[in-house]
Order: sequence, then structure tokens, then C-alpha cells
Amino acid sequence: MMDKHYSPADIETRLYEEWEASKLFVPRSDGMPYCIMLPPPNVTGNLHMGHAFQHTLMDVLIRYNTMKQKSVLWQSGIDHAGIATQIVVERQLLHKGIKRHDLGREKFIEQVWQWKELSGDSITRQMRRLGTSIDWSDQRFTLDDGFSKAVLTAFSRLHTDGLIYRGQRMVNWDPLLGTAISDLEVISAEEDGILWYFRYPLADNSDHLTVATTRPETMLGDTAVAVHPDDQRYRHLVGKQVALPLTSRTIPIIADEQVDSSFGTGCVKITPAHDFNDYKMGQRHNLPCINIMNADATMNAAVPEEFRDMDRLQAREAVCAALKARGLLEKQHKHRSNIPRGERSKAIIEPRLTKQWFVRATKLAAAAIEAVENDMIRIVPQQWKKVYCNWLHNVEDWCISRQLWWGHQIPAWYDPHGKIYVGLSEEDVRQRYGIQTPLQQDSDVLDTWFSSSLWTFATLGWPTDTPLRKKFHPTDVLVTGFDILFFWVARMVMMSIHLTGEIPFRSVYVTGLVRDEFGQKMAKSKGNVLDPLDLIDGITAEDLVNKRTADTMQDHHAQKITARTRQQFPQGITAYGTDALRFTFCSLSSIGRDIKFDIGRIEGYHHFCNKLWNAARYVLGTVDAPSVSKVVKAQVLADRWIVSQSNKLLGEIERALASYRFDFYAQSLYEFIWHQYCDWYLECAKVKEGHPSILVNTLRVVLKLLHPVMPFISEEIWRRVKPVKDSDYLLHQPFPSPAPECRDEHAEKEFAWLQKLVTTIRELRATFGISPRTALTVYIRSSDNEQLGTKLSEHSTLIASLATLSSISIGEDARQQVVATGIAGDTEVWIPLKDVIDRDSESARLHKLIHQLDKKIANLNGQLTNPQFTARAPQEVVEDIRQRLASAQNDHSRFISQLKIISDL
RNA sequence: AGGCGCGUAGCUCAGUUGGUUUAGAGCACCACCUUGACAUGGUGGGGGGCGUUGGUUCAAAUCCAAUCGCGCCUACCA
Repeated sequence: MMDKHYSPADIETRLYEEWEASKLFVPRSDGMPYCIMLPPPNVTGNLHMGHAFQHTLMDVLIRYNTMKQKSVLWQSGIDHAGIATQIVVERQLLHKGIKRHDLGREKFIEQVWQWKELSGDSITRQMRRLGTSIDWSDQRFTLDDGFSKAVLTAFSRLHTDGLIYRGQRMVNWDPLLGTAISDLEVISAEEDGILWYFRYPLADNSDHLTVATTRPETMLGDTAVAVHPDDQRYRHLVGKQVALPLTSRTIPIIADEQVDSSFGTGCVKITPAHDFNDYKMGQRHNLPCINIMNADATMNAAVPEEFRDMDRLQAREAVCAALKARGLLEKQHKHRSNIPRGERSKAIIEPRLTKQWFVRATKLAAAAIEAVENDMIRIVPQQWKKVYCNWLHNVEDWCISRQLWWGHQIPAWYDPHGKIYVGLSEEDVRQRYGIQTPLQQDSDVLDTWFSSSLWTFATLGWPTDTPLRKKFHPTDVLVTGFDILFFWVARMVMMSIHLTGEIPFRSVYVTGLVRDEFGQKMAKSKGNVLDPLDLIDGITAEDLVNKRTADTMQDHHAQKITARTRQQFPQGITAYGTDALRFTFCSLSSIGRDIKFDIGRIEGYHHFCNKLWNAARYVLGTVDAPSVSKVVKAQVLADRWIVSQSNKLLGEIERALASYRFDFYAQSLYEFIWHQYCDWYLECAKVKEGHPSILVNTLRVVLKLLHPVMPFISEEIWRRVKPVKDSDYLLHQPFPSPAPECRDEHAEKEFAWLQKLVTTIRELRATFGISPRTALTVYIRSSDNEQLGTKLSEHSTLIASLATLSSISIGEDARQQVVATGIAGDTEVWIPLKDVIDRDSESARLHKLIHQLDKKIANLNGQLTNPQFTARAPQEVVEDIRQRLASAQNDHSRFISQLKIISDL
């Protein structure tokens, strides 16, 4: 016997453990290949709403295709996340008072591995709670031997092909982490600052220029002052020299188009070693680069002694003070400008001239653009196609070296003369180039995204030509967020095409971001994070508040978060269960929009689970389901109708999933289960208007259709209603396909008539305030009473039951009585109401209906009297409007005559 | 500055190539109903004319233009 209420906690963990133990997720060997590569979560990561959302969609596709009897591989794995991981472990060591450099590289890396073994797969445990059908016995890690081999091979091959080079270039430098980062890892945002105006005297002391700057400390590295060539104010000064204050240097005044005369004074100080634009300008004008900072952004020996070793911000104050003391500070005012910060460290990024390794993305981009432009790779939704192509058109070379320890060490070796050799290993290099001299390996590691860009094929054994790769590459679809379209997707396409000659995937489904109820990004710092596991298991208000304020140091901030959380979740969060969460994600996943996560939705779908549960409970209370093996051919109307409807549903679902419309998929199921199967079919079945085998079978079909999105509840019910001989696992069941011959338009039409009739009677009952328990006598008629009589004789029992009637019959005479009247399609309905009727309210009601019809008739008439319309619109549209007009006019006259009867009383 | 996206019921969103409803769903709301699948329920109901203004068309929430508001991305003014 099933419980009265569905309780997800009782079944989810138990079922998942069973699935995993039975190796249910190991790919079957036969069938068409279907493959999705899981975007590898960060090894430091915790499961957040974004994962839960994307993993749900992927799992729907995976389970669906598994049931379609394909040979399905969902390759999972974990990303070593260089910077993030190193930060975590460094912080832990720091708690013990140990610094990374005290340990040394080798020991430190050992520590990281230890940490990885301990806590690195906490996210995979969380993923299991989502019901993901991943084969956990076969995972990849980007630092594993096999994968590493792929990384080294890729590097080496790209180098040979001239697509990787080492060069002195201006890069984004994170002074806190002491490493270069790529331009994508820099986040610029407006911050309050100050704009200072400094006087630079001319070398001959005849005059001075005033420059404006937000970064005074860099003036120590200035090598020019630039003005716009057309700027009349300064034209005469171009070519002269300026005595750079605080230093003994003189620097030229140059003219360059880049200068914006309208900003500040129109004079720009140029510091080629510390600014991207200045660097370019320096190259154009052959200016020297003077590096004034150390790697940690303290001032180096190139600056006057008084400023040395100062941090840049300290130096800023000191420089300002020194200039002020010399009377060279003209003025200063508040100024907002964009400050670049490191994505991970949040430190202000310094442009820095260093030697780094680069991928010539500019060269690789063309093929990657083409693949998407000609739809070899289909991006869904299409709007992202433009974004993708646009970025690649303007792509810059990609800085891939990082001054870190955790990651793939760059396979490049230097001989004592500094000559570079690239290979797979030192032995490989020695052999390949015949080297005897000592070799020193490059100490840098590769950007984590470099290894990630090989994900689709490196996981399948590349560079070895494995059967696995032959079978599953190119993969079928990549599901990922737009936020890593450039970081990852574009780079994967470039790498895959160049290295394997194949596209990495046939489609990309780009998801939006899961946001909070105000559309804000969820962030720990904002205290608005929802944990998917809390939605599944529930959480008390107290615990939620504690969780959200745990990382907050400031009191007022914590109070704000607390207040907000208590207001939104006064009772905490109910345990909605995984299935409800997954269903919510699907139904919210409409194309290309961010998701404002609405707690009301998941609550609704939790109720939906309960509805389904209870429907099954009813079925099991009526039929010995497991013994039902043969399904009879539908005879009675309700059966024919539900069979036809469920067939329609199959078509809708196939279309929805083929076009990645997970919202349509979810909505179709919801509508069918609740509003067709439960609301109507079960009610018919209660009065024996449905055959038990169809009752059971329809439920079975629904469970199969539901399984990809709601794996737990579907399976739990399945075990109770399945034919005895069938597998316990829905994943082993074939996914039902539409069978056009099961459509029964006649039954659909007739059932629609019946529904309309029942609804009309209920409507009248409600309007006149008649108790739902009072059985009514009802009369009906239509223009074809003979046909009506046939229908009535077949369905009167059913109608009487659905509408609570004591009798229903065809009766012309009833018109003259005091009645409530309604129209159901071509059928008029009267309910005699001797004592109940309120003349005024009935008359008012009829007036309202008539008024509505007036409007409708006027509207339709307007169209038909327009000769343009009848001439140019398709005939079927015109004909349709004609019929609608006729029917409206018919209804109209019926109501008018009814109104007359009422008012004559 | 450039690009993209979005503005449809109180809220969250559908509306597929313009034409079968008076523009739909869920949640919320109102009324009635504790009838043996489900009150996590049932029945019925109210509520918007699709940001604004023009245009194309026989016909526009749907196509075009302008405009307002919001969001995001890219590049930036030192």
C-alpha cells in the first residue's frame, strides 16, 4: 500500500544507491552512439544552482537517449583548476603557518594531491543527489597521466605547427598571485578614485604641461608626454623635452592620434611598461620601456631611492606628496574609473611586460568561426552564434603560461644558452634534438583552460586512436553556460579542429544563469545563494541564516542578509525533493533567458509529484496492476480519447526534446498528467468507463515519459505498476514512440463535446449557487437531436456522473420553464430551477454573455465585410471566420430568446 | 562607445514560420466543496490586450523603424 503523501526522502537515496550498485549507468555496447561530455566541475567546487540546472538538462538528454536504446556515454570528470586549487591549499597551509615557498615545489604539489584525494570529489557526491546517471567508475581528471599526455602532445604539436610561441609581451599580471592571467580572467568594474593633475616643466624651463592621471606612481616610469596632433594648445610643444619630476630624466612630447584632447588637459603621460595603450604608443614612437615594479607590485630599483620597495599604493601617496611639496600638484578631484581586478584574487591587475607562452588564437579562429557559421556546429539558442563569432573575429593571442605550481608544467626545456626545445619529456627532447648539455625545464604551468580545451577528445584517449574516440567523437551536444562561451567553448572548437580535424560537438546548448528572485546573480558575498541540496532536503530558517552569513565578517552586512533571508524564508525551506527540483529547472529553461529562481515553482511541482503519486495510488487501489500484461484495444469513448491524447503527447515530447525545449517537455507532461489523465480520465474510470488495462498502461507510458526528468518517483511507481516480468529499471525500458494510427480524431471531438457539456453544467451550477451534492435534472437539445440522442444514449451515465445529474434528456418543453441556460458548442442546456432562480442575476448573466457575443460578432462581421479580406486571405481562413460568425449568431439568438423568457416571467 | 537580449495578468514565464479562443500556463487571489487517489485536493470565477509611437499587411503580441526602461557582454578616457 502506498503512503497517502509522496515523500521523496524515503526513496531517492535508496534508489540511487541501488542504481549505482547495479552498474545501471555503464554505457551499453550496442546501439547508435550518443555522447555528452560533462563540463568538468572545478575540483574545489561545490554544487551550485548552475550545476544543478545544467546537470538536470544533461541527465534528461542522457536518460532519454538511453531509453531510445542508444549506446550512451556521459563522460564525467574533474578539472584541476590551477589557481583556485592552489589558493585553497595555500590558505590551509597558511593556517598552519607554512608558506608555499617554505615547502618547495615538489612537497607543495604532494600536499595538493593529498587535499585532492580527501575533498576533491565532494562535488561528485553532491551530484549523485541530483540523480545524475553518470558512470562513476569511469571518470577523468585533467592531471591524470592519460590526460596529461594529451596536454603535452597538444602543446608540442601546436608548437611545431607554429601556433604556440614564447614572447615578451604586455600581459595582465596578478601581483598577489604572482602570475600572468588571460584577459578573460580580468574583471573590470567602475570604482571611486581620484584624478590628479601634475605639472611637468619643460626641460628648458620656459613653460610647463599639465598631465592628468589616476595612477601617479607610474609617472616614475614615464617616457613621454603625448598630445593630439591637431590640438592647437600644444602644437608648438611637440618635439620638445619635458623634465620628468622626481627623476633626472627628460622625456619627449609626442603627438599621437590616440590622445583624447577633451579628457583632462589633453596631455597624457606615457608609461609604456605599465599600461596597454601606452605600450602600443611606445612601440609606435620607439619609446623606451622602463619597468618600475617588482612582481609583487612594489617599486623596484628603477625608481629613486626614496620610493623603492614601497607598495604601489603607498608609492602613489608618496609620489603625490613629493610632487605637492614641489608645487607641481595643480589640482585633484574625485573620479570614477574602471579598475581591472583578478577574477580569483580580486587584486588590482598590473599590466606587466614579461616573457610568456601564447597560443596564436588569431590563426586558429578562422576554422572555428567557419564551423559555426556554416552550422556544422549548431548553437542553441541561435543568438549566441553571433556572440561567439564576434568574439573570435576579434580574438587576441591567448596567454597560456601561469607562474604557478599546480598544473601541467610546460614541456619546454632551455639549454645553457637559453635555446628552447619543446617535446613530451626531457628524454624525448634529448632524443629528438640530440642534446647532451644540461637542460632546464620551464618552471611555469599551463592555464587550466588549455587542458580543458582538449576535453572532448583527450578524455577519449587522444592522441591514441582509441575505439572509444572513433565511436563517440565528435560528441553530440555540449550543455554549458554562456559565461564560458569564450573561456571554454570557443577554445575547444579551435583545438579540436586543429588537433583532430574534427569538431568537438555537433550542438551547443547554451544556458542562462540561475539568479535569485530579484534577478541578481547568486553570490556568497550577497548572501542570496540557494543550495540545490537545501531545496531537495529542506533546511530550517535558522540553519539557512547561519549558512548565508558564515563567510561574512561585517556585522551590518550579516544583519542585512539575515533580515532578507528571514523575510523570504520565514519557515526555512521545505524538502521538495530532487524530482521537483529537476522538473522546475526544465520548466524554467525557456530559450536563452536567465532564470529567476522562483520558490513558488518548485513548490508547485512538488505538489505535482504528489498528484502523480496519488493517481498511482488510485490505480493500484482499483487494479492489480502487475498482472496486467495485455492491453486491450480501446472501445469506449474515454479509452479511445486517452489513448489518442497520450499519442499526441508522445509527438509533443519528441518534438520538444529534439529542439531542446525542456520547458515544453515538462509542460506537456504536466498538462497531460494533471488535466487529462487525473482530471478526466480517472474520473471516467471511476464509473467503469475505462478499461483497467488502459488505465494501467497509460500510467506506465507516462512514467516512461517522465523518467528522464523525474527519475526517482517514476521508478518508484513503476515498480508497483510494471508487468511482473519487466525490469525494475525504467532506464531499461524503450522510450515510447508516437504511433499515428492511435490518433482518433473522432474520439477527441466527441470527448471535447462531452467535456464542454459537463463544464457548462458545472458553470451553471456554480453561478446559481447550487450545492455540488444536489443531483440535477438537465435538458439538452441541438439542431440535430437525432445525433444528439445517439451520443446521449452512449454517454448519459458518464455525463451524469461527471456533472452530478439525476437525469439528462432531450427536451424541447423545458424551454418554457424557469431555467438556467447555457450553450456547449452546438448543444443547448437547460436546468429547471423552480425555486432557486434569481431572475435578476440570471438576466444579468445573460446580458453579459450577449454583450460578449455582440463584440465578437461585430469583430467577425468587420472582417467579412471587408472586401480586401475576402479577396486576399486564404479561403480556409475566410471560411473559418464565416463559420465562427454563424455559430456566434446562433448562440446570440438563443440567449436573446432565453432572456425574453426570463423577463416575461 | 559598440554589440546582444528583454519589457505579455499581482509574481514567474509560454506564445514556434503573422490568421481556429474573448491572448495562455503555473503560482497568488475570490467563492463554494472535508464526495474513499490527492485539501500537497476538487469545482467555478475575477484579472492583462501584449512598454510607447508610428509603419508594412486583408490581418501584428508576432515583421520593420523610432523611442523609453531594464539587464548583460565587449572595448575603453589616461
